[in-house]
Amino acid sequence: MGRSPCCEKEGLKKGPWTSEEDELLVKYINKHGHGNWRSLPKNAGLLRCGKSCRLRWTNYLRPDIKRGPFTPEEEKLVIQLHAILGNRWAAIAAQLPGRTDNEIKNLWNTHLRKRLICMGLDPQTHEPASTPAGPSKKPPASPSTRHMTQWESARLEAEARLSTESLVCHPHPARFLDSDYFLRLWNSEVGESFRNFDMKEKIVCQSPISQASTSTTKCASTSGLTVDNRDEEIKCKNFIKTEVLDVNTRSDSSSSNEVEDSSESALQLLLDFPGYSDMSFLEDPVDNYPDNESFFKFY
DNA sequence: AACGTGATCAACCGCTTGGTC
DNA sequence: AGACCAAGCGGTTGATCACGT
Repeated sequence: MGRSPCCEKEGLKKGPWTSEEDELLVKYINKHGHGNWRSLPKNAGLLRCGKSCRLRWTNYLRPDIKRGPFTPEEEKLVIQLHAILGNRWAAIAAQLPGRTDNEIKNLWNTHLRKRLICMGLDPQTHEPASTPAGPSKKPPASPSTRHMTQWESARLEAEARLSTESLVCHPHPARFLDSDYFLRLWNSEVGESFRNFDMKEKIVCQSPISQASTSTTKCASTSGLTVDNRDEEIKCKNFIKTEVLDVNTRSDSSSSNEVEDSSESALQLLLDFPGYSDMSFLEDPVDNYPDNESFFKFY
């Protein structure tokens, strides 16, 4: 039995909102809060379904919404976060105050995705698009892939370190549960694969962009991130994506403030990762990209 | 000026998730 | 345990605008 549509009631209005409707909604929410969205339209005197009201409020009318074009810094952040989080627009929006998931999704689909495609990159994986050579031929680990692995490794390490620190400093039960999660992760098969990479060597790899072309080769050979290890790398990557990055959303809001801080610290650590700081290509129009060189420079 | 085309973005649709009973 | 419901989320659509011919 399928779910009945939320707007099945006849007589409910659809389509663009009028300024009068906006005013009614804002007035009502300012006075009473949104409460139950389903009952809101009736109480506010609107001929809309609750879902439509919620969307209008969260995407447009909310007072903390930042309107206007995205700055290059915001675009840079969106690209960085997309490389880590994929199409999780709400999670990305959470890192950009005043921006909505819808807005970010639109930015991605209309601008950033095309920009990556123009540069010969797969907008989903942020790796060079596959060549006509065929799927059987395993492409060499790209600088971007290697960089992704480094980030994620760094994140995993940071999470593990922060959780250990938090255990020592704040051993109360609610915190222990979340911290324990990372410790278990650290002690798991994935943590083992991660530890097999020589972190000291990895740090050597975190060299400035200008060295990218030479250091990545060194990275691949010294850190264990060779093509042969790509399965491990992918396993690790997927696990982190599905398990580690989901912890924020799983944590309940009442006990997760400090954990959230830790995750934010780890995220910041990733965003500060050398090699992902030069996003100057964002300021150039697409037509100015003669080849992939400028892009790889930034990776 | 009229038309066609592509870009943009607000809004919708339907699936998923999480809470409650 | 599972049914039900509200809310959240991501994909998609379609109206509108901008620009080129």
